[in-house]
Amino acid sequence: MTSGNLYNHLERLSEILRTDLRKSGIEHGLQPVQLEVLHYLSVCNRYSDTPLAVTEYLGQTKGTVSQTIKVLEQKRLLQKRNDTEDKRVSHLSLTPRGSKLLDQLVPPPMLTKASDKLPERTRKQINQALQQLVMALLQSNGMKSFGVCHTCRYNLHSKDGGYFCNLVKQALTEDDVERLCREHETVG
Amino acid sequence: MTSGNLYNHLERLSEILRTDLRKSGIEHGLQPVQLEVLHYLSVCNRYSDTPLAVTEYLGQTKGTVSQTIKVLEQKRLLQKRNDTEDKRVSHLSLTPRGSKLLDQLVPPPMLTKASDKLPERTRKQINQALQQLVMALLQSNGMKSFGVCHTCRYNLHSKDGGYFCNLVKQALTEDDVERLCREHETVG
DNA sequence: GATTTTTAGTATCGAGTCGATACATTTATC
DNA sequence: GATAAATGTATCGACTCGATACTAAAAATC
Repeated sequence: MTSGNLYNHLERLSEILRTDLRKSGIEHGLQPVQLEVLHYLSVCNRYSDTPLAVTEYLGQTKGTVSQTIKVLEQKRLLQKRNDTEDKRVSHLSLTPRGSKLLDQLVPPPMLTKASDKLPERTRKQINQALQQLVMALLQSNGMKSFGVCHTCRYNLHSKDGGYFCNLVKQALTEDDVERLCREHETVG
Repeated sequence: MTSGNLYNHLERLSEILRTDLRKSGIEHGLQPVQLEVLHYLSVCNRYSDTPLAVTEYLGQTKGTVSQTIKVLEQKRLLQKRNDTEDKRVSHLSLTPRGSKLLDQLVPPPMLTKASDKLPERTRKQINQALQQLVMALLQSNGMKSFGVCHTCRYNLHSKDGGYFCNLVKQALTEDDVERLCREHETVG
């Protein structure tokens, strides 16, 4: 019953946002999925900007994602570069054009408009509730959490205030630790 | 910034659920959108079970919805009946087959599983937060609220404890007032 | 009461999504 | 060195979805 109610709200939210995204995206020749890929690339870190990471994030097959990326590359919205160490993997990044376009469409004006009308306190509550729900969903289904370093068990604070990832064994910048990582594992 | 964060969570939630719905639906030959239509029909009232209402609910075009409905009818998951008064409109209802299938897939087991692991209090908070967000989204964008009679300004309580809709000028049953209505207008 | 407009819904088309399958190449394992 | 696993691409077919054009019934206008 409770999860049924939850689902009612979620489905409705989902559909409203997706429809809106489609409408605004279509004016620029972009599909919802393509915007999601661009958006992900704008918030992930340098270890998580590969086609495989996108695949895991979106939960689609690698073939499907490969196509999407190909289209976005042809549109000059993202660019692909080969990894210097592993010749199988490639890294994706937004072009200035892609970045600019994304800024116009995401977050959807519709959502911003609604969010702005809510009291600050309510907004925080909603935000927190959503975060909890995402975490619960990912955890109880054994999916990757794609969190930021702050909440990751691999993250070590060094004495000088810097950050160090104990998985990739490399120092991280202030910018790094605020981005989503495909290797993220919740502490505890 | 806040609405950006909000969007991050929502998009992730959306994509996870949609992918899951696709995966489980595909085993029964159903697309996400088709499940959404079936689900809507299971929660709407008798004034809101028309193709047009579905169109408004999903935010798609009537042509698109018409196709979806046609497929579902061919699969014997829903049935169409003509309105007795207005020959243009038709009413949709789930067949036993459709009802049974829907029960298996919605709400998604994935969500139920996650929801079950949360404390009751948290669950209620999340549920409430989502509801607020949906309302805010619909209100600030002038969309139909699709709420239940309890929160509708057309709903009148009669002295004997029954319900009466002042828009369609008809008495409503206990079952009626718990279903979504396309004519719903928030009180106040 | 006849004409026009609006409303509910259908038919068809083309661009695009997405999973499935098959494949190529590089790296890891034994 | 042979085999297995990992990363990514190519191609196919079923399906989505908006756009456009259409039918028929109801409502509005005159």
